[in-house]
Amino acid sequence: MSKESISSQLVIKNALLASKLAKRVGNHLSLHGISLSEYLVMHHLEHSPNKAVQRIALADHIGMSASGVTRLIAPMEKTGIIEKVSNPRDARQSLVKLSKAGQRLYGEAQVSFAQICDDQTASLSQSQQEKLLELYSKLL
Amino acid sequence: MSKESISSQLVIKNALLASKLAKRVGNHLSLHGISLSEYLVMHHLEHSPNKAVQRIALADHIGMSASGVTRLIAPMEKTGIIEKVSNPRDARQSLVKLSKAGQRLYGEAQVSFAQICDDQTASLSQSQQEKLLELYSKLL
DNA sequence: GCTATATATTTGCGCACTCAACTATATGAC
DNA sequence: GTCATATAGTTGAGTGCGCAAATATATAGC
Repeated sequence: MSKESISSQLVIKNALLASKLAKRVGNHLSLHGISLSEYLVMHHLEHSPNKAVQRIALADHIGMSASGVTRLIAPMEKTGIIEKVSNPRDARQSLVKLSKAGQRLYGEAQVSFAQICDDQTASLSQSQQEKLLELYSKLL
Repeated sequence: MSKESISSQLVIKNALLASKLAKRVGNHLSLHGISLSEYLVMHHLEHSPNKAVQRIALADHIGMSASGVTRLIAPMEKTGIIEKVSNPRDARQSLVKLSKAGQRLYGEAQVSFAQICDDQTASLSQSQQEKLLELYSKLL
């Protein structure tokens, strides 16, 4: 068994942890009728300063391709979670924002999300969680 | 902007980081003709005690479904990276191991993998990386 | 041995995503 | 203004994966 660099172990464990968390969290979010990706979109929209975001910026922020965002958002728009806003300064852009219904849905989902996240990180103390968050910030 | 629990932030940042890392590492591995999933398989096979692993155990270990493993391994078997070994004690099982060629390929890929991982974690000091690895172990 | 149940793996189907090509609009050089 | 180039977004085709059903084998109760 050859020796392995710490950074390699980090990247591997990160991948394994992420797939585990994504599955568990995704299962819980499905009770609200949304996927993890959809939650990430809503999260970003709700926490962005002016609440309306360009699709490309959104894609970049949640780590998806532009086309992925198009296909992800289309049904959310149909069900009224999300609204399109056009930018008068640039007709190429179509900004995206949460509707009232979307904000309500996000508010509800956020509670379950926090619960399941607490569950999944229960093996870390408060200070360990803070430390981990700090390390993530350096890596992103 | 409503307050958000630490654990929620952790899970979100973990997802974002993982997708970023997966893309970058995947790009580099593609120079060796393999995907990140394939690398994870080879990694696990090479580091497992007796080098031959059950498909279900493999699936579990790399965070995939059994069917995902079936489809992932089929082409690796065709190209001779992986060999099938049957278990005489249980005809349901078909164990999986790295061939000589697979070991060689893994050895080469491991070098690039370590390099790109070093790149991606360069913003952390040695001790921070160790700390992070420790926190990951608690979470997995 | 026979039946019921459990486990390992594969297969059919569908979803979520990416990449590359395309359309539409904007910007800059002249 | 017109042309060349850049950017925003959508669409077509393909990939990687999961879930549930099907298949093959094993195990236990009788």
